[in-house]
Formats: sequence, structure tokens, C-alpha cells
Amino acid sequence: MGYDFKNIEKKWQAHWAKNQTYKAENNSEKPKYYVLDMFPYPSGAGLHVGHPLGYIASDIYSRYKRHKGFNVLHPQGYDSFGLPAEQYAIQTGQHPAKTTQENINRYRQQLDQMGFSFDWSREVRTSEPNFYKWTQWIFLLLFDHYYCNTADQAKPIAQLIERFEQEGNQSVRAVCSTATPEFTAEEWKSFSSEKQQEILLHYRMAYLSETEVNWCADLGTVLANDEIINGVSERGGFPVTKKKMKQWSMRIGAYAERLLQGLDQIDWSESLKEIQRNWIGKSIGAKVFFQIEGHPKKIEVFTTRPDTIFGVTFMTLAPELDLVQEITPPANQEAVQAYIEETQKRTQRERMADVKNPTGVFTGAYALHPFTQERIPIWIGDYVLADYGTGAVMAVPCGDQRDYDFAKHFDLPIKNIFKNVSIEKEAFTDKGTAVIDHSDFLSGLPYKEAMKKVIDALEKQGCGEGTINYRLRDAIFSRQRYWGEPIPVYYKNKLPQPLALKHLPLNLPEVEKYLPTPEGAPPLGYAKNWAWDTQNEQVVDNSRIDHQTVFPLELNTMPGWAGSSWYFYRYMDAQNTEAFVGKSAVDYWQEVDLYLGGSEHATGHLLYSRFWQKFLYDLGLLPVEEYAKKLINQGMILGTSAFIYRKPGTQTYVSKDQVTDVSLWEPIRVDVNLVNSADELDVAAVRKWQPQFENANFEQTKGVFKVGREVEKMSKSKYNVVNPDEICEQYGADTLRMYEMFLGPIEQAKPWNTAGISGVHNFLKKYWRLFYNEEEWVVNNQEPSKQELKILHETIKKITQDIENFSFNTCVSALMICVNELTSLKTHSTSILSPLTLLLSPFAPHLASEIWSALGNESTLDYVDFPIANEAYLVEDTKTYPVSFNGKMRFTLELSLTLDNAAIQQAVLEDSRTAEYLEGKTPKKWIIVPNKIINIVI
RNA sequence: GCCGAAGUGGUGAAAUGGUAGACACGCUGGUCUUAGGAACCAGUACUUCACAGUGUGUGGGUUCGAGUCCCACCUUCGGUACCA
Repeated sequence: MGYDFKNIEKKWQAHWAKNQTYKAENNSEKPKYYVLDMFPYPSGAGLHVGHPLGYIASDIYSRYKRHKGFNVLHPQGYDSFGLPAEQYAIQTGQHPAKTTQENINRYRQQLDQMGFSFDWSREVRTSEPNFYKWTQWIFLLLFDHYYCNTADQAKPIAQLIERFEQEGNQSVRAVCSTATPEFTAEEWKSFSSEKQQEILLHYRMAYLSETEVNWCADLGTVLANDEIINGVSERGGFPVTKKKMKQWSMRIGAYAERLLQGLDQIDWSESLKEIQRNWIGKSIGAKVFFQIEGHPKKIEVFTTRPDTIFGVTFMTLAPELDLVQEITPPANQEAVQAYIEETQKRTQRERMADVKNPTGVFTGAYALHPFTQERIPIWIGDYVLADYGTGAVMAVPCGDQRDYDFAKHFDLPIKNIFKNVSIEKEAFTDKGTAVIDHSDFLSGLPYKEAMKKVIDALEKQGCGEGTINYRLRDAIFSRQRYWGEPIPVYYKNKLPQPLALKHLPLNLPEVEKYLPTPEGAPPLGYAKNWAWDTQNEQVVDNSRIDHQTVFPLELNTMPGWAGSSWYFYRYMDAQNTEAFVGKSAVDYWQEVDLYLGGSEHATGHLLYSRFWQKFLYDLGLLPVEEYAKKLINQGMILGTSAFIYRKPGTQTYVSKDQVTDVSLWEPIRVDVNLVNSADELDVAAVRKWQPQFENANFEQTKGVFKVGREVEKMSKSKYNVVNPDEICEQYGADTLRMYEMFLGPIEQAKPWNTAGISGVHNFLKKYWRLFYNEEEWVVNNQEPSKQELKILHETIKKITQDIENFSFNTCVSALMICVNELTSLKTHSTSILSPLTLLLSPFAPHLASEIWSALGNESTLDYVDFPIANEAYLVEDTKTYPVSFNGKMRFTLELSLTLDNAAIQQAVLEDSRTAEYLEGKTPKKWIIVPNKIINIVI
């Protein structure tokens, strides 16, 4: 009997579970270390080999840190609210809670078999009332706060009310969703309570407003910007249109600058930080106000190029702007209305596809140039976005390509205000070399100086100011779905009223259908018990709604990112019923030391969670402003799909080598598990796999049928999923863990290929044989040789360094080299093999534990100190130097390390081979790098 | 278009500016076996019988010495896109 991984792994998994080996303490003499994985959404498909990659890496690091004497928190949970369970419920009528529970059971089983050192006593599930109670509570806090620009932090709304009562809103610098008219203290007091509430709603961090939203009719819900890819929904790829709806939003825009600045404080990959920087999209420019001819209102535009203000030849407004209706003279109303309606019908994708053909219409109104008082025609066009800047642009066709295209298309004038630049073919957009011309007081100035001067002038005249704009939009928080956190508000006179903490959790009600109601309300519209009784402070039957004491509850639910924006704090104190996290727990753990997850969350979860963190930090509820000190993005493991090729219109399939022109054949995916590593298809198995192949004709070449290959995302629908259960069954979890690390650098995306796994499996068998020869235990107490000690300590040094650098693939190689060398030296000395076992422990914990116990240790190895490399064993007496002439390596020479440079020179000159390369010349220069190389320049 | 990352054998990949291809897969040959999807040994970048030469996307540069540093370009991948 050799390495019996099945029994070993079963044994140790049971041992760890029984002894709660990896339970972390909330106070300890040891230093703390918090390793977090992005928790999974428990999907019905189960885990494939790509999912555990990050968990394996974090588990290796966690285990290493335990060996290094840290109190390690390494929790796991489930992001269990979400669309797939709901879609499944719509199809089958099964309650999402039921399928979610089943999926979680399956996930847990799969996770357990891989030997992760999770502290399951802290498990969280976002769909559990005792968890979402606190998600709802955070929502209430957001509702109850506004963003004060003076203090640059969130403050209680009560303080804002106080200020309104004392001084009105003229001097209040706060972030506000729409331009609220100014009012005095007296006016504020004279407002009705409803009016006051309405105004306050414009200031709250969580606010309700009529907004243009991304509506996805097929999914029946709105989508956030990060849920749309290339103009279609991320989930399902359905078309997205713009629609006005009353929606909850989160004022993440208030934190734009702090979210940007915070990136400098954290150790995240530069590429990920750059993605967030781009998403936040800070741009520096100016606001300019243009008067409208014969109209009291002004048009406010944002521009990054106020220096080109003398090049303005028209203005363009977003068609959605209310102002458009106001300024359009009756003669143009019809055309303008028609255009507005047309743009609303177009999907985002259609708009994007038409970049080359700008659309728009003249409103008939004119604005006045702030410096020249020239009349500027006002157009509307859908190349101007309603929700960026002010939804209005001053069009400078000579300096902006879009304005240029628009002007060319509608035959509008183009005025060149750049010195010595031709704008015959395209706009001139280079700021670096621009010199302004034909621009009154700006003429002759380069970009930078013109910027300064024009902003001064604008501010002096009161028709503009320097300003900063961000691309980051406030995040829509309402979802017209069932399977999410209920938003804890009820409506009185159509105004939202928050519940209180003591009323939470507001449990998700039962519904008869998971679809929108016939009236178009979200699924919660089907709930029978979904009204709030303000007197008894409880949820009651809808039939009792009287709008006096019983009110309707909110029908929208929260988006997927709500629960995931704070879950990592819940792990610190998962059972707490008094607070989202206890004070002492958060004081102890502080923040996440290492966060592992995919970079696909860069503009979603990883931004929203930073936003909530900063908000809760402002309230003094959390101790740090950034929750994840270090973040590593594991690369995705891709699938290698297999294709067979069908003659169009027939049941004939040919082997890949007969396909010359792929376009003449229909590629059809087949299950990769029916193909061997030489790309040969098991034809008999395919016939059984799907009925369509049962009687098909497979044209083989020389008795084999080859498939075509393509690397793409691993997914059930592409039949390219490799299941970790089967790998564990065949090779064991330790082999799977090490092989996934061995595949390549952790941050890199790579296709899965099972073929190489035998190398890692052989390594573990080889390691086993250091201890057992057949049945016999061969470890002894012999004094290790100098050579053996050197091998061991070199390996310790390398492994320690590489783990610290998260270079786990080279760790595996180093262990392989070490075991190979010890095998050839026939080392069985316990003083070598015992530390080696500890080195193996983070990577192959089951096997290492088994050996550790076989070595006679009473306690398990999990908390035993990691070996430390002793430099004394690494010091060498001699060094084999490569000897180079003019940089070209010629031969090697073994020399004592005690020699000085002069002695080395002499030794080289004395070597018989040297003369051959010197060719009678004397060396011009010697370059001797100790321990590295000897180079002689002739 | 803009921003970012990366290009090394048949494959996955190693290389603090110092012998490129460690380690592993695959392949070839061998040992031992009734057998092997077992174990072990040897070989495996390219050209060449060999000697030797050429090789890290392309072209230049710095250096005694460059996969590594600098400049330009090409390709691939990721992000983003009427963002004014």
C-alpha cells in the first residue's frame, strides 16, 4: 500500500471539523491576521475547478500565517441573494430559499473535500434575516445622513435640519441631487412637513428620486452602470433602454474624491486601482453659464476646455433635459418632441452603434456668448448624456471631434481658434501643443495659461467657475426583484418613512409569484402581508392599509451588492445580536489584511464596499477608512472547449484534421470530459451523451476522431467544465491544491489542462516514499549530512520568500526539487524530513498532517512554528564561476570563496584554457562579481 | 479612440543586469515486469554527423555583459468609451 490519499484526507477533514482546529479567537496574545476570500454566490451548477483557485491560495497563506504564530481569521460564507435563484423560482415555482439552501449544502460539501482551513463557526449568508437585518440597518443610516462638503464627511440629517431652521440653505455646502432652490430659515419653517421631507430627500445619502435608469425589460429590472457590458445586460445579454423611474439611489458620488485618494493608501494591484480611477473619472475644467435669449434661465455647461470658449459655434443639450421643453419656441415643438420620443425608444446599443452618424435637432432657441454676446444656436442631440456633467455642452467643433462631426453633419459653422493648425479634416484635440488664436484676450496663449486666464475672467464676470467633475454616478439601489433584502421603509403620502432598528429585520414576505404584478409592480406587490402598522409597529395584512395608521411598504428590494458591501465585518462577530459587529471584535481585528478575489468586481463590489466603509467610518462605527490593506486578484481559470465539425445540413461530422476552411463547417461543442489529452474523441461515449449524435456519422482519420480546441470561460453551457470532485476522487485534494498552484502565477488567467496533474501527484507519492518503503517506515534518527542540511535550508529560505510574495507556483517547484534531491541522497533522517513536512503543510495539509502524526508528534502540526532557514548551512566554501571573455561565457572554474580579486585573477590566468581565449593579448579590464561571474575584457 | 498588462521550447512555465529554458507535462530510447495509466535511468530550444553557431515579438540604444533597463513599433489580452 502506498500513498492512500482517500483515507488520509477523509481522516484529517473529520479531525479538523471535530476539533474545530481553525476556529479563531477574538482576543489573543498572538498578532492578528485576517485573510478574506470573496464569498461565492451558491449557484446551482456547483463549483468547477476555477472557483477554488483563490481559496487555495488564501488557504495556503492562512496556514502559513498560523505556522508563523498569528491568530488567523479565515472565514467563509455565501452571497446568497441574487438573480439565478429567482430565475429558477420563476421557472419552477420553487422558493429561492429552498434552492439556495440546497446549493449551499452542495458548495459546503465541495469546499470541505478540499481541506480548507475555514472557521465555519463564523459563516454568514446575506439572505439570512439575522444578517440582512444589519444590511437594512446600514440602509437606514444612509437614509439618515447627508454629505457635508465643509467637513468632507457624512453627518446626521438632523444637523442639516437644524441649520435650515437657523440659516436656510444658502450657506450650506452639502451634496444634493438636484439644484434645490435657495430658501431662508423663515421660508424653511413655513414649508409644509411634506415639502420639508421632499427637500431633505435631495440631501440624504440614500435618496429616492425620479431618475433616468437603465431598464432591462427582459430581466424586468433596472441595472447599475457596472451591470451593463457593451450596451447589453451583463446577465443574459439583453437589450437595455433608458427609462424614467422613481428609484432609490446611493450618493457614492459624494465620496468620489475620497475613493480616488484612498487608492494611494492601499496595496492593491496597480491595474485594479487604475480601473477604479478611470471609473471615477475625475476631470478638471470649468462650469460656464450661458444666458438664453429671451428666457430667464441660464444653461450651465461643464467643459474641460474653457480655453476654447471663443470657438463655440453652437450648443447641444441632452434631449432628456427638462429645460429643452421650456426654451423651445412653439414653431419647433413638434420636431423637438418627435426627436425626444425617438431617442427614448433607442436602446443603448443602437445609440452606441451609430457613433458615426450623429442625430439631433435645432430647438429654435439661442444662447448668448458670455464674452462676445454672439447668438449661439441651441441644438439637442443624443451624443450628449443627461447624466454626465450638466447634460449640456458648449460645442467647439474645432477642438472636439464629436462636436466637429455634429457640425459637419448638420452643416454648422466651424471656427478655427488654433494658431497654425489645419482643421480641414478633423478637430484639433492636442492640448500639449495648442496655441489659442482669434480669441480676444486669450489669443497667443498656450493651453495652460489660457485655462487660467479664462477661468479668472469667467469668475470675475460671474458667468462661470473652475470646477471638477467626476464620471462616477450615484448608484441605483432599487431592484424590481423578489430575492433581495427588503428596503425598510413605508410610504406615507408617497413619501418614504424609515423603520427603526428595533423593527428590523423586516423579513422578506411570501409571494405567490416571482414575476412583476399585472400592474407592473415588483414581485413584492404580490405579498399579502406587506403593510406597516405604525401603532402596533408590525407588518400586517395589506387589506388594512388606510393611509392613517397602516401604510404600504416598499416593493423594491436591494441590489446584489448591498450585503457584499459589508459582510467582511460580520465575520468578526457573526453571532452578535446587538450590533452589526461588536466594538471589541472590530477593535481587535480592525480590517482585512489580505483580500483575494477576481478583478471582475473592480467597478462593482470593490468600489461599493469602499464607499460603505468610508460612510461607516465617518459615523465612527469602523476604525479604518479602507477595509482591505492588500488585495490580490486571482486570474480566472478558463475552460478548453472541444469542437466537432458538422457538414451543414447533414448528420456527418469530421475529424479536425479534415477541416481546412472552418467557415465551411458548423462547429459544435462537445463535452470535454469525452475527449482525451491527445484531443481524441470517444465517439461511442458521444453517441450515448446526446440523442442527436446517436446515429450520426463520424468520419475518422486513421481510426481516430480529433476535436478542435478553443479557450473560453468555463461554463456549463459550453460543456467545458472540469469538476473538482472528480479530480479529488482520482488524485486527492492535496494534488488538486498543489496542481492549481503549479499551473502558473496566481494573478494570471490560464486555461485548465488536466494533463499535467500527474507530475504533482507523482511528487506527493515520491514524498510519501521518503517515509515509507512499501509498508515499512524508514525514517531514522541519523545525523543529517552537510549536503542534506543545505538542501533543506535552501528550500526553507525559498519557500518562505515565495509564500510571502504569493509566488506559489515556484514554491511547488522548490518542494519538488527538494524531494528529488533528498530521494537521490536516500535521506530518511527525521531532522530533515520533519521540517520538510512543515514546509509542505500549507500546500498539502492532509498528507503533511498524516506524516506529522506518523513522526510521533502528539499534537497536530497546524500551529507548529514554521522552520527558519539557518544561513550557516547555506554558506559555501567554493563557488563555480562562469568565466567570460568579452561577455561570452567560455568555461567554469571552481574557486575558493576566500580568495580576493587579485587571487582570482591569478587563478584564471593560471588556468590552461585561459590562454586559448586571450589569444596572446593582455586583459584590459576584469569584472569580478563575487558569487556570480568573472568577465574579462580584452 | 483612450487607459492598463503581457509577448521565452511541442505545452504550463523558471530566471536579485551575470551559464536562458529551473520544475513539470508531453515525446524518444532504455531497465524491471505476464501486464501497466506502476517505478526507475538517459535524452529532448533551433541549425549541424560533428566542430561550432543562432536563439526570449520586431528594430534600435545603454552596458564588459540585457529575457530583465531606455526609445520606437507590432501582436495579444483586460478595462473603458459619444464622459464634453
